Amino acid sequence: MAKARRDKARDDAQAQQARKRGPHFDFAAIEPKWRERWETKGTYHPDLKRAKRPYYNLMMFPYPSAAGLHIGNVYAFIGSDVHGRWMSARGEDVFEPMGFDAFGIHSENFAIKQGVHPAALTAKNVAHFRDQQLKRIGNRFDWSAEVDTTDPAYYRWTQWIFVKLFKAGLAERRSAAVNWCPNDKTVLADEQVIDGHCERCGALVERRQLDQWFLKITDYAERLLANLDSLDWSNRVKAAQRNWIGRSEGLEFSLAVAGHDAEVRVFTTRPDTIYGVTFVVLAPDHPLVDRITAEAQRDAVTGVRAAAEPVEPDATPTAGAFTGTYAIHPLTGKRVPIWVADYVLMGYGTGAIMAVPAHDTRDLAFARAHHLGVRQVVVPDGEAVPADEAWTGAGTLVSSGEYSGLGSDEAAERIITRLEEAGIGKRKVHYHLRDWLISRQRYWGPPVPIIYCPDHGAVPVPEEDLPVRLPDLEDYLPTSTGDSPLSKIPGFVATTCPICGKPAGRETDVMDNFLDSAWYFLRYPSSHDSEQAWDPETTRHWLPVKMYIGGAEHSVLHLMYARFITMAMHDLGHLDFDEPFTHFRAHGIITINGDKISKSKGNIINPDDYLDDYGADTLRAYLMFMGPYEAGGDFSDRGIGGVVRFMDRVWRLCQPQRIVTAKPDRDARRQMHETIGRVDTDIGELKYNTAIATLMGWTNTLDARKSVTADEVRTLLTLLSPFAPFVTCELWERASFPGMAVTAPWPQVDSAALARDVVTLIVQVDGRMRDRVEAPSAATEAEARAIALGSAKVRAAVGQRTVRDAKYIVGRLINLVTEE
RNA sequence: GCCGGUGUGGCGGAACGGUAUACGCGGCAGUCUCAAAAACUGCUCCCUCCACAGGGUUGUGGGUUCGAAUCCCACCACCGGCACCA
Repeated sequence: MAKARRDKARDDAQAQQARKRGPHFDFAAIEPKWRERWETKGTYHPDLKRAKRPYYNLMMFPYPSAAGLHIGNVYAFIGSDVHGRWMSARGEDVFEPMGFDAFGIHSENFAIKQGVHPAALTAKNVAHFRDQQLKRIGNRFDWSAEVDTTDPAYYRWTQWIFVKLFKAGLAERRSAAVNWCPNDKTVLADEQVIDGHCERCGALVERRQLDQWFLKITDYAERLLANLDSLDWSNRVKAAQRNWIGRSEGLEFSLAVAGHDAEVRVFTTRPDTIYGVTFVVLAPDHPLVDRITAEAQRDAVTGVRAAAEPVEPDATPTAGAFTGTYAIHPLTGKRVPIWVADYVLMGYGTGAIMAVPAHDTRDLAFARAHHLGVRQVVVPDGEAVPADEAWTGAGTLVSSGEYSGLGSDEAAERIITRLEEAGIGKRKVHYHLRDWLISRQRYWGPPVPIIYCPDHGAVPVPEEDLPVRLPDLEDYLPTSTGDSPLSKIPGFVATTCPICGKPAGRETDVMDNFLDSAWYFLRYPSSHDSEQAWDPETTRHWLPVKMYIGGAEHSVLHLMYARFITMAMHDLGHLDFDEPFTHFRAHGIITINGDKISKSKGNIINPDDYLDDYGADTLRAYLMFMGPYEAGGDFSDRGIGGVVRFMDRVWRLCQPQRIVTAKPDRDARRQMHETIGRVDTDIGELKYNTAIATLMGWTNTLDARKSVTADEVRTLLTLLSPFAPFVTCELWERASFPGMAVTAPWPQVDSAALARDVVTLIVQVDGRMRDRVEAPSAATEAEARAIALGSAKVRAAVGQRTVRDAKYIVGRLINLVTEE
């Protein structure tokens, strides 16, 4: 028994060791050596003024949490860095900066929990991120450009942007409902409210009416939407932005209210169904409700209003009451009842709708619940009329007066025109996008730079007086009144009006963290101590950003805000482009055994452990090998072992004593050039997994030989250097190649030779098989070349048809050859 | 409901309309070793078969094509975004 237990213990220890086995070479010595050398040489510091081929490679800067960088951040950054290194090898002057998004409610909440001042906590976290983690992962960061959003030299310009927007009428103060957590006694950002409950304590969030600052992003709704077409961004992100902006085109028109000197204005996207209107619905808080509700109906209507608070999105729309009043249909002149119901929202459109139960599922449900009329006016073309459901598609109009018999589109056009001519309606576009609420009644953010003067109202702080510094408070806890903690500091609040000099009070709210990150990419390339937010010349040189890589979770917030700020700054003459990122790619998500990584699941992966055990190169290569970069992948300790073996194999293969100067034979040459071609294409498409797989395959072949040529080693190390910068540099040096692997030019495919080889192959096969294949035409050399290269250019030159013929022949020949 | 995406071995995943399952993990066998670890070599989609060989297989059902994981149509499942949005 004791022996069995001992054996078991030994096996476990061995299994443990096996799992943790890193590469055989001494990565712990190699990494600091090259890190230092790159730093000394300024390898990753492009000349921002004079670079000839500026390539701005941006990744989303992290929020420096106390937990440290997690594996998801590392995955994002490394993938972006591989792209940057590849572009650099291709001759671009790559600028790859990094910084810290350190303001915000997350930092503040954590500081409160720990009882540490946010400033102290942030400083500590930033240092840890930068020095202990980010510098280890092997990215080509240019640390001289680092930004920290909590630095007054940075947020001075965040405030400056606000002032510019204010002066342009794009920032305004108005009363709005905010999320209030009664338990934490604090205002919450929208994104901290999960299904109506506080993200932190789970309490039901209340709505409070407070005066708030808004940025008028809705002024840009149309442009934010239209510009998407010209942006080379991940499709899913563009789709998410389109959804978020939510454009709908339709008709807005008025109906007279019978017996009252009033009109109901409604919005519809289906003017073609106007003859199907059987009632009109007002939102419970619609201003007309009080005026037109008949005395006898007052209690019922008030009841709807009271019950309207918690709206369940999936519930059938049934809560509602008749006002006792009728509207006049503008085309038929008939009376239709006006109802109040909570399925119509005041916040969208006009807060009132024309209800067409035959052609809208919600209207139909409501009509059934209250026994209201249903009138079908559109029949589907060719299909049977669905018995019990609303037909919400287009079709042919019936029972629609002079419009009967027309198609939906044409009828809609004519009806809109008629109501426009009658002066009671007009074509209208509505958006779901809302204005951006930036006020936060919190401490850890840049103060809103506004002074309230009894005579002059809200006055922006003069630009030369910026920044309005965030005072160093002892008591920075949120108050229970909904006022910012800054409001408790008389020395901060008390000031004078910039216009008249009379005593005045400062705004005490701070600005949303998303404003900090909406312009950081403009700051990186510019001198950080200059008297301007960004230097116009450098900005022209480097922006817009050539490639931006980050998480899809920022599809609608950060990416929309950054676009908005860029557009506004462009329109105000501060930038000469209006889109910040010409290319954006969303990376995938890392999972552990298929689960999302989360604190509650307890499956947090600390990258430090893997950097310690396996080294940066192996971790980088493994992360990139897990799956297509844009799809993400599943992290496992087992899987990393394969990459360890690969790195060891490369190490052994590239030892100087194994390198010979001989010329490689034709097959070896072809394989090398196929490898170059595939790795190049795959990296360009962010298919890092297949790029690495190709390198593994080639390495296996090379390793089966006694010796390798210098050309092959040089090529292998260069192709691998974006994934494994440290070890490739070390091997490069040991092989006595001039320069460094990470600065070596990217190998070129000898496409002519490659094509020649394939042509030879086809001719050989064709010669053997000619009598056995009924080929429609013979493959020419050019066609075969097209197949070999897969190049769009060559294809276009040769033409699709002949390429197809050529591929057919090749396919058949290959089949026959293998059948032999 | 609308929009975007994904479905391929035991697992992660490969396949510009042309040998499906590259590369890696895991598994099995072997070499080396007193033994193990490490490393290396071979095998490993499923079914029938001692073997030879044959048949089947890319979520489901159709279609286009000499040829379909790939293109088209319909559906199913899962993931993400939007949503009583008129």
